[in-house]
Amino acid sequence: MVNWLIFNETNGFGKFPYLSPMLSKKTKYGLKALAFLASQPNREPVQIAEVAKHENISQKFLESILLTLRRNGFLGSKKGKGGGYYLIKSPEEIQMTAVMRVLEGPIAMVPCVSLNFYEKCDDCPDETACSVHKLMLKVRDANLEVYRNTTLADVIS
Amino acid sequence: MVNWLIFNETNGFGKFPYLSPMLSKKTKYGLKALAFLASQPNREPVQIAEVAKHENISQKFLESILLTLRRNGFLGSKKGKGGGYYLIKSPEEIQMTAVMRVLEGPIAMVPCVSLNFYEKCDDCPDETACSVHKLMLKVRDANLEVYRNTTLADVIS
DNA sequence: ATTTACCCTACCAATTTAGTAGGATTCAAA
DNA sequence: TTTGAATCCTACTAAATTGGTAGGGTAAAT
Repeated sequence: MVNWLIFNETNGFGKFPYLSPMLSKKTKYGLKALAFLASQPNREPVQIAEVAKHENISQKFLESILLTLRRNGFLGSKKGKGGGYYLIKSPEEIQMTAVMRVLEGPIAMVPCVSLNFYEKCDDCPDETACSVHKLMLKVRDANLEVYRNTTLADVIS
Repeated sequence: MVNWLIFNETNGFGKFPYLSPMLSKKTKYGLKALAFLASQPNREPVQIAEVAKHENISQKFLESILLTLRRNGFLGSKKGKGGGYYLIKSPEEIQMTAVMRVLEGPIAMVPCVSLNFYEKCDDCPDETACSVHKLMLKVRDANLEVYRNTTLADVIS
């Protein structure tokens, strides 16, 4: 009942569900690709096309994602026939913090609680008195806890 | 050094920081407004203009946010001279889960782990084997834990 | 030399965000 | 009962982001 009300309310912002803090497809696909490469029996190069097909991802889009992952030290690549992408590190060594930061951006939901990309809010005179700051600090810590204690090895089946 | 690399990489998606999971201004402002109203000595109506000025928020934008909060049972309002908005419940009774769901949307970052707005991913044949699902389930639980155990009273100074 | 497959840039449609504009409605006080 | 104060409500919009696509260039294996 309450859900119905929330779902159907007209609030001047359009229909409700799934506004802001959604995981991007980029991150989703990137993580799936990493998991797929990690679950390969050997570390032979796997072609983009194969990953794309197996995970139902647009090949061209995946291409740019894998490129990002290679540039950031997660993957190696080999060109030409028999080429493809392969994991550089072992899945146990790949923390979700690193994956999320590279694909999705900072863990924090507001810059004023970001560890690596701190920025002061220009509208907020006193951070220590800010309710948003207080709440988002807790959220950041909770998320960091999860991402730090989860490796690629933990999310493959 | 690593940050510099991440920050300045050109990855086909533009400059890096602050992509997706940012808190919207809507939620930020809404929470600040709630906190301001909660910190009033009495429960007399406070005008939009006063809230907007005190919290450095565009008045017109705040107007639509307060309207949403009223429609969802957080605030009462009074029209005409001496009118304004006021908290309906005590700050201790207002859970952050409720605030976030109304202002920001579902807590979960993907529909397939959402409690109230579950949806199956069309690209994912088996949820239990999905790495994204596994990770996002943990994240959802961690966030829920924070939001459930934090009330409006906890975030006012 | 040719085929394979990654590398790289540029472009684009749809959606969302963070508002603004302008008035309608309601209420209290003069 | 008029006037002004304040919320209520609809519609519009510029800028940014997302999730791609198009079209080649480059390196490596056969």
